Amino acid sequence: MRILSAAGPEFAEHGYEAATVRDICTAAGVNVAAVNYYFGDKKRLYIESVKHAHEERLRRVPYPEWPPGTPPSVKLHDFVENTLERMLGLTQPPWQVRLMMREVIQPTEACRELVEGYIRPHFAMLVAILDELADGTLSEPELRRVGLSIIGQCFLYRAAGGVVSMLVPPDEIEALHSRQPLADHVTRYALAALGLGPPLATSKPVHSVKDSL
Amino acid sequence: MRILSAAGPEFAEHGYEAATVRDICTAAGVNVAAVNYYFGDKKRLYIESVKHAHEERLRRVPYPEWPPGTPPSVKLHDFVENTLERMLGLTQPPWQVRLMMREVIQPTEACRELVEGYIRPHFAMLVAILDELADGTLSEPELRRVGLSIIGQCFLYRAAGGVVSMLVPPDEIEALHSRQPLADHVTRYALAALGLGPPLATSKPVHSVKDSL
DNA sequence: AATCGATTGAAACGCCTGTTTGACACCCGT
DNA sequence: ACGGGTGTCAAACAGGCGTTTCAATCGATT
Repeated sequence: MRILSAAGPEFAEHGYEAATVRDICTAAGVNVAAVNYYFGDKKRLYIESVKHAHEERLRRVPYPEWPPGTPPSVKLHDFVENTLERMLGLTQPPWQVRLMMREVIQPTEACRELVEGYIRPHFAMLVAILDELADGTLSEPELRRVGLSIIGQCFLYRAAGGVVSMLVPPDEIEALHSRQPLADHVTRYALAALGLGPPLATSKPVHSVKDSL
Repeated sequence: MRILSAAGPEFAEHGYEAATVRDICTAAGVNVAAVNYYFGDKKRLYIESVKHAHEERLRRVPYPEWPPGTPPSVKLHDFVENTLERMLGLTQPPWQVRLMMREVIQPTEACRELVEGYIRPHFAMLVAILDELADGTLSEPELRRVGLSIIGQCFLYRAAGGVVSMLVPPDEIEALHSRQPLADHVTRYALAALGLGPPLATSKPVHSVKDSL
């Protein structure tokens, strides 16, 4: 369906309310009546666009798979790299991610389906890796908190990449927008926090902060 | 100016393009012509609204201050708590933050002023605390990366709070949306990663991940 | 070849948008 | 007392919006 392919980028760029069906139809090379003929109204077209984007994104960047026996630390690094790949986009910031980001930041009706079909499995995979890493020493809520900490770091660069670029010196920008260095940092940070890697700083430890938090 | 107070929430809720000057003027109890009389056009009103929001937010939640000699780990915890307070809003999710979030996620002309006047000083404070914590053992780029990791975690809960709520069991939601437990977790995570606090997991360490990253 | 449902097309429908207009009330200094 | 800014107002402007209409066109089936 040509309309869906044209609607995605348009909604991603301008948002639901500001995107116009006329622009979408012009981009798709069809008449304005087509969207109402095939989708009923604009809202239904939008929901289908979100689903379409998420399906296409999943097809394009599949989840990583590992042979049995792969160390969980390697899995974590691969997972983070895969997540950043999916979010940052190896080549260009793809409109599918932009569209889904809009849903995440300002949830609409399409959001629940997005969470269940796309985000929850992704997050479950991360929690499983962390559980393997911690070797059962962390509770489920703790695993989730650590998982959210990792996702949050990936999320920042995707959602607020423009501001990040303004905050750091120009020669650092590229490293903060490329997959590899970011994945290295996030993984190293997580492993160090879990006590499974060398700490980032090598000062003398202060093992009590505000009555041990 | 009553128009500015009414324009803020309206822009925050619907975004620049979807917010209407008629709704703003109705909310402000003034005539539609007032906006053009005082601000020229809609775009100028928007820019002034963003500046107004940022100024008011800074006045409402000032930066934390510490007496000399305060341990940097305490400073970090206070800073994170202050940031979450400012982002999550102690009472209600304030429209000022929503408006600024929109700017961060989809930068417009108002964004640069926002970064220089509001975000950069905030971030510089964090980097200073981290430098004190690491006792000079981390380079500037490393400090910035760690700082962004911390901000990213706070950012996730503010920008994607709705999705987070869908991801975790209902009885965990409250803890992930309240200032204290979040600040505790983010601080503990950071201190552990820096080697300045107890690691979150207590498994045997694996001090090499993919040729030491 | 004729027929009929599916699809497309240009035009029009109200409605809403940002902006402008011109008349009306107000207050204040000479 | 009285012009002259100053602020407010309803009304109207042209243009864009989502949606509808209905005739024209296509393509497969009989």
